[in-house]
Amino acid sequence: MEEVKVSKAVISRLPRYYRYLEELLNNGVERISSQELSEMMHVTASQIRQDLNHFGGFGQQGYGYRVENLHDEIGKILGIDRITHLILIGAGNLGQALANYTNYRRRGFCIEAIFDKDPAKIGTEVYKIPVRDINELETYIAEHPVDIATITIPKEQAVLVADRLVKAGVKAIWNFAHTDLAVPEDVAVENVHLSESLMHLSYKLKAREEEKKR
Amino acid sequence: MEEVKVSKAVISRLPRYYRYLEELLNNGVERISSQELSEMMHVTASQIRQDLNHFGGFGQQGYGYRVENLHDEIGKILGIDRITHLILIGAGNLGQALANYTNYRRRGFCIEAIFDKDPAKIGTEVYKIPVRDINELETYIAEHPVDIATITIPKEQAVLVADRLVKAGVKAIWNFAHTDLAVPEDVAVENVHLSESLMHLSYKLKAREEEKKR
DNA sequence: TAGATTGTTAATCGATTAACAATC
DNA sequence: TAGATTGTTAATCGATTAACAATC
Repeated sequence: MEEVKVSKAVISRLPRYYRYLEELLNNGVERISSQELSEMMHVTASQIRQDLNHFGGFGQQGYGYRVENLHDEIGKILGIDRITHLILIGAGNLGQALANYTNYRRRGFCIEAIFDKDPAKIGTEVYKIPVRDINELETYIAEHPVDIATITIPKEQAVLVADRLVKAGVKAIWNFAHTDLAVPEDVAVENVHLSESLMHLSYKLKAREEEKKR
Repeated sequence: MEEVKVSKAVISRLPRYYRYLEELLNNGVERISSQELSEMMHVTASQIRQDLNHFGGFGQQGYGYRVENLHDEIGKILGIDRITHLILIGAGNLGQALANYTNYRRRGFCIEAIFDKDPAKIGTEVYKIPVRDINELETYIAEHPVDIATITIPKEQAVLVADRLVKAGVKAIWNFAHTDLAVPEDVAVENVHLSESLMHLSYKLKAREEEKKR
């Protein structure tokens, strides 16, 4: 039972903690102190303890944290202790890249259908996942569990499909289209704006060049 | 000539401003006030003005901002007013998806080579871009301008390739591997951790479900 | 028990918002 | 000129860091 309000900044750090704990777990490390973890991750030990305590005391004074326990607890907080059903909208390069991401499954993410409007693709399979007609979207959602819909189609169509997804009752959208989606409050959207990410990198590169000149 | 220190938070918002200004430009809008933009973008007008003034006064009292001018100025700040040479490491699904991103070119990003270790891929082309042997990486970099290297290979190899890139003099890495890269201070890294993004979405979905129960 | 390290409070730092004088 | 809207300062808010008592 977590606290009422946890800040966005804290949440955004949880997946990274999870990644490092998974690594430690794979390396057979049993316990870790906030100090050790802080050195690995290049964040302050204080922040780690503060972050984790938003969700309860996972550690033990004088000992530190049990890696497996902390890993599992963060997994629970992130909701990856259960099966999450995904569908992909768009069987293009990016959609295919995501379909092939076998690691997801390990964390409970199962991609169960891909939708496209291209007749040449409909009826084929991408990494064993059937490509369906986008017209069947609503029927499919009515008949199958869908937790997350991933959008990898151009922005104009993305906006229309997002509306259809919302109407069909989907509550989470992973959006790769280069646009913001307007959805009701009870629908979660996570944007992956690759072109913005690249521009950000361009800025950093330029800033470092200018630094050097001085 | 911008100010010495601009906060990370401000920088991370610039690409989104750029996207909205591009949209306005395409729609033939000539001027915009911080108030109007704030309503479109769902941020405060105060924040917009504060953000922009880190880089100089682009507006005009009583009038607002000229869309084209502001668009171009932000483009300059982001370093997309010039040609940026990219190479891709990894010709897998994700690498191909990025290679096919024609929109980049419009913003000065040119993908000029792809590297892979798979003999079946070496010598072929992906969207007109030649796939080269990863062994030729250093030779290629010595002979061609490379501003940004994109990494879309598994993490173990990614760490090794990143070291090679740094040694070869590359100053910016767009990293899609599921790991953090250790690089010198003068090398810029932008991470796109898709699995972390998906976990974040999983959290939001779960949080909304719990909200509803109450 | 003594030592180590957490959980948590208090202090600092930074970022956002509000307000308004400057000015086009 | 009068109205509008910026640029900028001050006030608020939130997040990070430091410190240390609690406790394993």
